[in-house]
Amino acid sequence: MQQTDAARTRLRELILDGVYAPGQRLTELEAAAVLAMSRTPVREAFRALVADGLVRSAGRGVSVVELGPQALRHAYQVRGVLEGLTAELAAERQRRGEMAPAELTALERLAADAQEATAAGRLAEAVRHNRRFHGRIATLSANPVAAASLERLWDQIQVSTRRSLAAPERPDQVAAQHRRLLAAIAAGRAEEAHAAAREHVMDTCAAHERDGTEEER
Amino acid sequence: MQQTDAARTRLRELILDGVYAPGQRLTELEAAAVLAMSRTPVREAFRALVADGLVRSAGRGVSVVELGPQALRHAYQVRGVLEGLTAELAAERQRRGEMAPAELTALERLAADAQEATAAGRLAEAVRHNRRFHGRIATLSANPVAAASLERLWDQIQVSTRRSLAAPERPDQVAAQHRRLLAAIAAGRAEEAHAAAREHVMDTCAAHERDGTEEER
DNA sequence: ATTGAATACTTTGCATGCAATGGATACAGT
DNA sequence: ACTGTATCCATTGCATGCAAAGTATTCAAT
Repeated sequence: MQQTDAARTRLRELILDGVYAPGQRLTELEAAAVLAMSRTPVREAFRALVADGLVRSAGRGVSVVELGPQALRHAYQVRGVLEGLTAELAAERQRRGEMAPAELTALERLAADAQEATAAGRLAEAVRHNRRFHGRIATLSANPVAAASLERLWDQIQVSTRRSLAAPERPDQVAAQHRRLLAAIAAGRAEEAHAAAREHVMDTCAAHERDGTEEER
Repeated sequence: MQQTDAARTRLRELILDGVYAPGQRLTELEAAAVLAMSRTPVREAFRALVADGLVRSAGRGVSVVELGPQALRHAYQVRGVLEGLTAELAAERQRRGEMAPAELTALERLAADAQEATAAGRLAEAVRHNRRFHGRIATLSANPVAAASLERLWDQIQVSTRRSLAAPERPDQVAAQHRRLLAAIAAGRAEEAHAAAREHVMDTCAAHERDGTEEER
């Protein structure tokens, strides 16, 4: 693999895993030392990460993004309509019989896995499964533009909500919303799928906002 | 201005203006010669343009994006929900009285300008005014995430629909849809604004698809 | 002690050199 | 003539050097 891609991938992992916390600053020299390469590929990786919305150019060097409460809400609003679109398109494909039955059962399994991990308290795993579930719907929408946009948003949101991983006890609500979404897609009800997805996302946003408020007390 | 930013801006203009046609390939050396700078800033500009979705990395060098009919439809679908969101948020702000009256009148003027330029056959000008109109709504939504995403999409769509600038005679329909959207925002009817914006975008998409089909005959 | 300025240093932006990759071309063999 | 191969060339990826910009530190003066 090219060094630039390696740097981009590795730094992305470090940021998403919270090794580099939101707000933390990085310099080219520092990152180059850590990654054992020269400044050139690091430099390009920095630019790419800025484009990905994971870091911001902060005068000298770069700092991990730290979405404030309102920026986070903006990201969730966009995510809401995008997931509404992907769910709608997936349901539409199902209605037209363009979707293989296996794809639908795979989706159901992902939802079950997510619910199980959540119930068992395996938070990190639950987050991964959850993202896979939503990601699969994006794939099933057969709209790569929407899927790519969502990837970016998920990354950004994950960085800024990492601390609130100590999830509230709303797994039942999440599971119910997932089931409603799933049922709408399986039945080919595009409009309902759209609404279910968007409302689910906005609910998640509201839950995070409550967390944030509580933290500040 | 930094050379990298200069290169990025200049190349973006050249692509959006159609000087570099969709599909055209560019090499670092070539662009560096045209822009009278070394390969380093050009290289970074290329990466940025790839992230902007204006060019794709094509093995050796880079080529101007050329969205196929279905990719274009995907872009329009995403644009549809995003403009639905911005219109909805703008209407919501209006309903809450968070919007200055001057902002609304400015918006109306932009719509009138666009309609006038279209009627007079000043195509390039009409496109500019049109984009400003939609862009203003995005600004009024007060959601920078959505606004930034839309900027990218507009760029991509503009590149790939440049040839079909010889617009069909649907200016009346466009004007009517703009008025409906405007009225919904002015009245603070969020849901209707959302629907009006999304339907307007999808109509534009359908119109372009008809153009494309006709061209192929 | 605090403020001001001057100096030194850290860090980035850009250019250039070098090695490696990938593709095109030419040549030979069947 | 066509295919396979080998060679050559264009172009990119990465490293390093140098200059500029901005920041911190230190020293002096009030």
